Amino acid sequence: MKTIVKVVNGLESKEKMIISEIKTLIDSKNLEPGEKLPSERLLAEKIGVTRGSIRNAIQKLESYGLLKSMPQSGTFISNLGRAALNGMIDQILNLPEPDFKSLVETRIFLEINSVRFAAIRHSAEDLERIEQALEDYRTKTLSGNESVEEDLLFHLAIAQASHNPSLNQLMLSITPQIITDFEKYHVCKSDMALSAIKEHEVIVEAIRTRNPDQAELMIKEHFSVLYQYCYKTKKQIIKEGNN
Amino acid sequence: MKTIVKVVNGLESKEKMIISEIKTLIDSKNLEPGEKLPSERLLAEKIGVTRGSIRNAIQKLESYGLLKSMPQSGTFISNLGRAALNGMIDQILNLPEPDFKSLVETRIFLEINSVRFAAIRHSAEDLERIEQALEDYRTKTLSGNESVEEDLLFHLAIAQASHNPSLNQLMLSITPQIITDFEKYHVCKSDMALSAIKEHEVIVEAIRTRNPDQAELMIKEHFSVLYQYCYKTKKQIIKEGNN
DNA sequence: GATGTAAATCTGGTTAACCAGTCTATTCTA
DNA sequence: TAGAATAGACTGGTTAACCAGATTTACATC
Repeated sequence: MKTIVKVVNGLESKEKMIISEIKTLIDSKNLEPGEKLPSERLLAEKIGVTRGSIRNAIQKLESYGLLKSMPQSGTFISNLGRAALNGMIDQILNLPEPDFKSLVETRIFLEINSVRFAAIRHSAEDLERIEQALEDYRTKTLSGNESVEEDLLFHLAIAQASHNPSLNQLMLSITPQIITDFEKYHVCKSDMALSAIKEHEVIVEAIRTRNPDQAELMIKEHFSVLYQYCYKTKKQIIKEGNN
Repeated sequence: MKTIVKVVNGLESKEKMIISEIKTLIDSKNLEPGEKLPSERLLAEKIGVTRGSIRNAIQKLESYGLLKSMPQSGTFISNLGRAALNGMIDQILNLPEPDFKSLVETRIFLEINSVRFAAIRHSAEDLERIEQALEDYRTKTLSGNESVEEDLLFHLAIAQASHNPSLNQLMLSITPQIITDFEKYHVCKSDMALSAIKEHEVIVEAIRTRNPDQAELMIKEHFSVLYQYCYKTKKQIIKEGNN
């Protein structure tokens, strides 16, 4: 027999259920910030699932900073109070699956900030890496090959030059997913590759001259197709939001 | 005997080593996108660690969309080519630990976009939630209590109203960590709570009247203290970046 | 030789026993 | 009675055996 498990925003339904149970348990026991959660074994028994499932759920909540497991001691509730905890868990459980459009939209403003910070803060070494990435992209494109990878690496080099590790990490998590979806959605036409070289060049120039405003403008230009792609659907979302 | 394991940006040194080994293995075997990785058991033996460690490393790479494990079948390399794969793994391994300032800086532009989208797209239900969050914050503050939690929930309500699940998720991951660090760094003075109510009110007003520009202005105003906090250090980073 | 089939092997995922510290309750001592 | 010592239960983490399904292999059949 084959059991199909639905996976939404990285949470399968079982995990959701467990997280929800943990939440009600924290509520019913009036556990305060810093207090200890019941042991994994106890939770497993009480909720009626295996200990492994409990561990997964705890790990998920830990990744949001809501819990903290201490080896050989216990799992503790973070400093956030119960109100924040409840609110956050509710939002996590109800978070819709990130769709392609929201990813693209998010990527755009991440890129904008990325390139701005890069223009302001890049080191000589950063610039060298960016120019190398541009060169790789150029040669690959001019030789008529696919250059999606080199494009990705170019943008990631800029993110690295932003000297904002947090932003850099967000770019690293979001961009690859978009890239792999690109072909599927046919957003990018192949004849755009040549003009994209020029666009990349002016972006690098803006970074080199430490002109964040110009850099922002050029990256917006570079993403104009994606931008329109978002905007087209934005109206629709507005309409939906109005009812 | 107690072995201390250094943890940097969520990757302990052992995990880093394993990821690095996997990378060189993919390189040396000339594995193409879509091809299958050697089995976990084989990797474990070859690298000389336990299978559990291998699983952790794979899971990490999976979270970045570089690998994809299929039950009872194998772990596959994503559609990204080897160049992108190598570049991304390098960046992941060298990613500096996100410091408080970079988190704050990132939060600010996440909030800016969040409030802009909320102003454009919020539903009646969203607005209701935001106003409720504001009310909770007001009563808690006016009664002289700590209201950090209610502040957090207010901002998360706005993120939810942005109707961008991707952005919403980033906000959920980044904000709590900042909140818990707040007291440590003494960024927020307690006498600001009262004026913060007013600031929250004008933000809500801008959202209600669907004025994204005004909303952005008001949220910037709201974060001006944090903004200065960032700016003060930005100069320093620029200087560092110039050498 | 091509093809369908069954058995053996190999896969990632799961489970339960085990481990090394931590915490607690009891006992022993001054 | 107060405090230190200790034994035992309890903690999250780790390991190795196990599972069910996928995949490959070998073989019988035509």
